[in-house]
Amino acid sequence: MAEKKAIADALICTVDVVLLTLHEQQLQVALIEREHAPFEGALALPGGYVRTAQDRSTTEAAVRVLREKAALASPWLEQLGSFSGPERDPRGWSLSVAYYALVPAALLEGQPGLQLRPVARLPRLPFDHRAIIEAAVARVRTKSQYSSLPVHLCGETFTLPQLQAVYEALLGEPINKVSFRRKIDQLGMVEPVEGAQELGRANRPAQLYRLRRAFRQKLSLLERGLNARN
Amino acid sequence: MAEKKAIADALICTVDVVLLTLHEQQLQVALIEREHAPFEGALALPGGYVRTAQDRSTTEAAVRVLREKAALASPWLEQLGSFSGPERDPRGWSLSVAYYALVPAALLEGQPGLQLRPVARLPRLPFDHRAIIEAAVARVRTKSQYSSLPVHLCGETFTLPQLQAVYEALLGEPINKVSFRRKIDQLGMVEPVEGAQELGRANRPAQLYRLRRAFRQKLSLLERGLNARN
DNA sequence: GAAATAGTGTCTATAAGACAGTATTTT
DNA sequence: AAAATACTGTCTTATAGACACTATTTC
Repeated sequence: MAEKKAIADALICTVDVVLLTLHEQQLQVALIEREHAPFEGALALPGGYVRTAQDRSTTEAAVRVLREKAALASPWLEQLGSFSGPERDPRGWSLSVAYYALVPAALLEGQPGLQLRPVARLPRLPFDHRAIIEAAVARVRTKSQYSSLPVHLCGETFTLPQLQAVYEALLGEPINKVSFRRKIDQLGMVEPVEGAQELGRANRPAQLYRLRRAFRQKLSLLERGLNARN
Repeated sequence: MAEKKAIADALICTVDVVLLTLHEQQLQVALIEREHAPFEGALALPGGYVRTAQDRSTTEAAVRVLREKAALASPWLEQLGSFSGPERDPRGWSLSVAYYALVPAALLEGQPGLQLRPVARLPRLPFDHRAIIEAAVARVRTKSQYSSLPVHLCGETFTLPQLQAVYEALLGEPINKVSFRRKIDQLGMVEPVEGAQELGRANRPAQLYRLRRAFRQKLSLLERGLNARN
């Protein structure tokens, strides 16, 4: 017993990253033109082979992909799940571990290789990239209902009205202002930047906030969720 | 450009299933003795190689593992995530796609190969199986707060007091009976079995319920969660 | 000071939880 | 009829949402 049979079937193993941002009040996904076959030249998710000599996990492979293809250092990054099968890649039976990343739109500007597309109107995509993006969007929307996840779409500092607009764009419906502020307060994820306000507009300036250190790497969760509606 | 380099690094690709059930009011995981090296004879999660000739996805591989190793046909099964790295398996860089399954305890009885262990007191386990189980348990507990997931730990029919006890065992705290029934009503996942009651005990018999057809394959979700406490 | 939006106080509506009552079985 | 637990009605408390008022800026 325990003979050494064929140790494992050959199988293509990749990572793909659904890089999401908020641009023009819409959730958008960053796509790049593929440099190699198959589907050379087509718009697709940034991705690549897992390199066992280099990557100490698929998460590290995803971090590497983001660094190499989108020049991003440490955005919010979480595993979404695996997508596998004999048909999804013309090269053969393949498995892709998909991740999603959230970044402020400003970090993607001036990167000619990256093309933003609204997730509500996706172009034709190779492999099962459409299904992967849709799964990522569903995950992000669900998590936005009861967590601090959306702050990772904001920049270093932001106002509460801006943060509320981000939540509203993700949830697709208006949120009651008073309730929203009570929830943000409960989440305890942000702190005011003392003396910093967003000036320059013809109205009362808004207080600037930033994400607390403790929430850079982890999420804050609500027991009851943000019950949208106004 | 697009030269055919080494198409992909060799890499061990497996699936592991965290098979959970409720036994003696405790969440327990089913482990089996490994038949082959490495860790031959040790208790571990049921798992196996992804067989590209046979399995049309990693989900199908997990279904096959459950059938072959636990004689289970179609329990609740969901992907948990992937676990990967050079160190987790002594054979080399490996990736395991982990799944979790929920079954009524009755389906596991009389299977000498399966050993139940409370997730609160796990034995020493090979690979990163402890971390995988802990991730599965965390996922199941979180989902139990706002979904119909726990019904899959009940048998074909069950009473509301039984279902409440399942939720309480998972959440680890008592739930208000009136609120619980209101929530179950909102979820709309169960229907009474006409004329069927659980008799035989020295008290008023409880109405038997069953999961509605529409919820066999999908979950019902609450907007506000089951806010435990009594 | 008019316009515009930020931020807050407070009332109302809805949902959760406590409690106690009635219901129905076995012994 | 006593014991036990199922089920339900209803009051109380907590949370969410509506609304309006004050605050602070630019023009």
